[in-house]
Parts: sequence; C-alpha cells; structure tokens
Amino acid sequence: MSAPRPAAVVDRVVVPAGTTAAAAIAEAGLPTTGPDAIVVVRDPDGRLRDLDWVPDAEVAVEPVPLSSPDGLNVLRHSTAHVMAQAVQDLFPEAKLGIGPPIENGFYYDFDVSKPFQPEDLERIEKRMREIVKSGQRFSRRVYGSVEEAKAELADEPYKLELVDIKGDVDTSEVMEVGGGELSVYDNIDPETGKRCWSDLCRGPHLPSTRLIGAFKLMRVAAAYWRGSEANPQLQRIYGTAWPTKDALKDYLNLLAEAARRDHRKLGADLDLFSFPEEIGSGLPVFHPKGGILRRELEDYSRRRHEEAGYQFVNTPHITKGRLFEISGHLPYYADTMFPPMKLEGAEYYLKAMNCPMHHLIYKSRGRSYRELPLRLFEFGTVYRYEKSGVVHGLTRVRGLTMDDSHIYCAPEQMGDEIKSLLRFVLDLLADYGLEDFYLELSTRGEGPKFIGSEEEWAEATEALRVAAEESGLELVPDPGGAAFYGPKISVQAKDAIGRTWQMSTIQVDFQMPQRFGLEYQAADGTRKRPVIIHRALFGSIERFIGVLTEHYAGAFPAWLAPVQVVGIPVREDHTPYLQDFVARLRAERIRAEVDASDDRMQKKIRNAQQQKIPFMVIAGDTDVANGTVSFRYRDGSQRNGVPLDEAVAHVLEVVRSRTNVGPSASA
RNA sequence: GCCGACGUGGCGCAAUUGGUAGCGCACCCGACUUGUAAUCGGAAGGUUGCGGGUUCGAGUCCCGCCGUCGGCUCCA
Repeated sequence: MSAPRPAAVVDRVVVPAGTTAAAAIAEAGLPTTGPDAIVVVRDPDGRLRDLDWVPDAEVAVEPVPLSSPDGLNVLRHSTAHVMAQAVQDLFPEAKLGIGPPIENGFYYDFDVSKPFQPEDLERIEKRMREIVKSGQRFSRRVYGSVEEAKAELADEPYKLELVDIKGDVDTSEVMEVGGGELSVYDNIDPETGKRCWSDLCRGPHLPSTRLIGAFKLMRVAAAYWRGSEANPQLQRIYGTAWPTKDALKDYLNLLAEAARRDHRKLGADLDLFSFPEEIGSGLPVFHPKGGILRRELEDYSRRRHEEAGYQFVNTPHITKGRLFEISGHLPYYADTMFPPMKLEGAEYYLKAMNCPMHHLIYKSRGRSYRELPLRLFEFGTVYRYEKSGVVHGLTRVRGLTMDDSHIYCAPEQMGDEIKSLLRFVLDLLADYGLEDFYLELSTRGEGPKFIGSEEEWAEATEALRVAAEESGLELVPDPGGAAFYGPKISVQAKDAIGRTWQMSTIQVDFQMPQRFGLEYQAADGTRKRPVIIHRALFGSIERFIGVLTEHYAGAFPAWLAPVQVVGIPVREDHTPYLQDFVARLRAERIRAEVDASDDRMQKKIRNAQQQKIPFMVIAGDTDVANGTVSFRYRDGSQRNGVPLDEAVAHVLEVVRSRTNVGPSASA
C-alpha cells in the first residue's frame, strides 16, 4: 500500500575469501545503523546472504539497505521471529507454524489451545520490545542432516512437517525451508552469548534485533495450516514493521486515511446506500443519492457502448437448471449458487451469470459472418451465494449487476477485437477517473477444472498476450488463474491512495460456442463456430461504486455528484435570488438546490462541505446588487462576484466536460 | 463455511462488581439573521439485533439464531 523508498544505488562491495560480509561493508564505510544500514548482501547468484556470511572465495556483493524492498522483507521476517520468540516466552505451549514477511508487514501462525485475545497482543508487544532492545544477534546454523533437524524440532510438529516436504515447497510464503539446505537461526544474547531462541528458517536475517526501528502488532485471525480447509486452524498474528518510527507512523496514517475513505462509512454518511438486515446479507439498496450516482455511471457507459457498436439485450433473473448444465457451470458452481426452486417438475435457479442467456440470443436465429463481431451488452443482475464470512460492503455481495457483454466473432477477428476491446476498456475506466493500470494474464493451470484443447488455450492466451503487450502496460502473469473455459486479461487499477483493485476482465472462450452449438454461415457458405469474448468493465456496478467512492473519498467529480450545486443565501431574503439562479441550472439538467433552512450561512457551508458538494454558490447583498454569485469549492477556494451568465456557463462547462478533478478556484 | 471480536434511538458514543437506559449530532417546533466549516431554546425519539435461559432483578452472565468487523478458504 505504501511505496517503498527507492533503494539507494549502492556500489558493489568486494568480500575477500574468509572474511565476513559485515567486515567488508564496514571497511567500505557503509552505514550499519539507521534506515540505510546495510542489513544483508546479495551474492553474484542473486541470493541474499546474512552479514556474517563468509564466502569461500572472493566475491563482489551488492549491499542491501534496510529501507530497500528486500531490506524491508528481511526486517519484517526478522520481526516475525522476534514475535514468535515473545509468544513462546509467554505461551510456552504454543507450537510454531510459518512466519513470512508480507506486504507492509509479517505474520506468524501458532497452534495454541486458547485463541489469542486482543490483550495478549499488548503483552506480546511488550516482550518484543524487550527482545529488540536487548540487541539479540541472528545467527545461522546449518543442520548436518534431516535426522539432526528432526531431533532438534521434535517438539514442533508443524516444523517437522515442513522438513519432510522441504523438497516440494519453495514459495515466498514458506520461509522455513527451501534453497537446498536445512538451516536454523539462533537468537543470541549479545551480553552472555547464550542462545535465547531458535527457529527453522532459510533466512536471511538482520544482524541484530536493534535494527528493528518500529513495529506494531495489528490483529489476530485464524488461518488454516498450509492454507487448506481440511487442515487445523492456527492462530495467526499480523504485525507491521518499519525501519523508523516515522515510517511506522506514515503507514498507520495511510491506514487511517483508508478507513476515512471506507465506502461503507461514506455510503451511510452521504446517504448513498445501505444493507438492510431484513433483506439479507450482501444485498444492498441504493438510496436516491446513490441512485443518481449509479444512473450517471450507467448512462455514460451505455452511451459509450452504443458508440462502440454494442447492442443492448435483456434477460430474466431466473432460469431452469438445464441452462447451466449446458453451459457447464453447474458442476463447478452449484454450491455458490442459491439453491433451486422446484416448479412444474423443473428446477429453477437464480441467475448467477449472464453469458448462457446471451448465447441463447445469439442462437435464436441463423447468423451470418456479416453480423460479426456481434456485441451483446446488458446490465445483468446476478445472484451468488457468497459464503457468509466473505460478504463485504459493496465489494463482495450476493446480488450484483454486471455490465456484461459477450462478443461473438470469427476466429480470425479475435486478435483485433481483443486489442480494440482493451483500448475501449482502458479509455472508459480513465473517463471515470481511474488512470493508473497494470494487467494480469490468467492462464490455464493443472487439474480437471479446465476444459478444452491445449491448442485452443494456447491460441487464446497468445491473442490476449499480444493485445496486452501492445497496450504498453505492465503485464503480470497469473498461472492457473483462468476460468474453467478460457484465459483472461484482468485490468488492475490503482486508486488515489495507491491501492490496487481488480476492475475489468476480458476472457476468451472456445468452449461455450461448442456447448451451445453456436454457428454462423461464412462467406464460402460453410457453417463455422464463432469465438466468444466475455467482458465486464465495472465487474459489478455495486463494487465499482464502492471503489469510486473510496478513490474519490466521497468527493465525486461534478458530473457524478448526487447534488452538484447548493445555493447558500447569506441572509434569508437572498433566497429568492438564488432560487432563480438554481432554476436556470436545473433547466440545464444540473442537480442544484437552495439551502433554505433556518441555519446560519456558516452552518450551511459546513453542511455542504460535509456532503462534499462540488459547487457552493453564495449570494448576499453585494451579489444581489451586482447581479453576481460567489463560488466556494470543496477545497475551500473561492471565486467571488461572478456574473450570473458566467456562473451558469462555468457550472455547465465543469459538469459537461466530465472532468474528474476539482472544481476549484484554481482549476 | 471456519476462527476471533462485536451488535445500545438515523449516526457517533456512555451506563461503577448484574439494580430497572444517558450524552452529542441529525430529525421536528420556536426564536434569531451574521459574506465563506457548527446561533439559541424546546419537544420527540430506544421492549439495548432476535429467541430462549440463569436470577428477586440482565444492556451487562449462559445457549441458539441473525447481522457486522478482521482474517482463512473461495471468487464463473
């Protein structure tokens, strides 16, 4: 969530044979304390090494400072060890799971008979502070054999398991083993030289706990051992760690900013939507103001889709189960669909995806190659039985509306269609104010889930890859992340505070045309099978509204704002003057109103400010006398004494241009 | 679904060891009228998520549902 400081460019340092990296670092005059301290080195093979590593032969190594991305990982991983030591000091019966660094922090899993309580975190933190302060050294020791490791780890059942599977894991999350040898890190008290604690670990680590500048334990949660529901649940403690107290403070401020932007809170504050318990979990209702937002988002999308050659369709919310048998969804997703209703001998399901119905529209009559690409579009509402623990605000709901389209094209059209589609998607997202993207390419994985031939998958994957590369955006591979019927590109967008959200997806599908027997007649008179491209831009409108709310912190651009203009009279008798002005704006379809309550002007400004209304239009004696109004914008800037015609034109210009910044006196 | 925490009027909070619900904002009424983030006064509003139980007595303790939050798992 926070951008790591760019790593200082540090020259390589030569470590002579038989000396420690630490000695060479010190010799080179590089820092050994503070946020730029060199904490590990990268050897010529790219492997990170502890500072007390002694190479057999002279090597040039790259010093890695604490505040670099690698340095932060080491810091956090070492802090996880300190936490585990503290936990086992306080809870001797606790068995160790795994404890890797993660983005902005770390966690460690423990098997304890009684789950940790929030108060326990304070005790653990206190013990950690003592350990950090004592300046324990991290010291690497390599086991001579698996048997030796097992003997030492006899009391740690989970670690024993890791030793047994060491050949099979080499992921970034399992820090315990991997890299070809079994090693253990001892924490050594610098005063006495005594070993305080040790942990199976491939390393590397900080030279000393003293380099842990600041940390905080964040929360406890349960997590399945090795990520499988079939395994026991361990208690996981999450923490964060930083080189300095200021860096920690910045991070906590960022979290506080994220909390201020939380769409669930803003949705209530701004009267946009709610989740009535009587309706059910994950089923939002949109209030009038949220309704305006939603309609504006949809209307603009509709217009753009019309311009791009899409045709609009409508389909029902329930269907016989047969449809999802044909599509093949039922075997995979029955347990995440609402259970069927039995009627007239058939089982009807709530619609969980729109595609099969669109395929039936395609199939409703014979199709010619002249019609292709045929682009069908629908704001289609679907219902999915999300597990109770995962429902979350607008971002994970049980009833959602997808801006779903299916493009039926000839195989030879696929490449160009994907390219123009990706450009369309990115342009449209940018129009809503999301402009910082990267792409993810999800490809086929192992297992029976994936249907279809290798050749088709390869062809589709290649078409997506070419389009993605042509966009010039960063492309991150996601092996095994594809849907069962085909690979996809997903567009990840960064919001105003740097968080990434998965937005649009583009999926290629060779399977549904076969399953539904879709055809078109080609120019040569033969029957051919079209390719389907599935595409959602918002993903779900509900979720998109949630994301935009957080992106804009509720201060929506003028074109989306539920109330665009509020007139604020200085004195009661200025109200009619503003009402005339507002009437002119309303005639131009601007959402404008006058605050005619008996609050004081200052209070009205405060209210408008809290509602994040883009234009406050104030008028008092001076304005009335001069035929002007005065603007106050959300950022507190002002533009006073603006003639009425000019003021109307100004509002229209800002709203109709769909600008996503401001408005402000300076813009 | 699993683990933990939580659930008090629309919102944010308070209620000593279980003793019969308070405050601020908003809403409503009245008075006041001041050029850029809170005028004053008054009224009203809660069978403390729901259902059981323990107790002379439960917002406070126990059980079960529902919901929310944080994770895990999942995400067509």
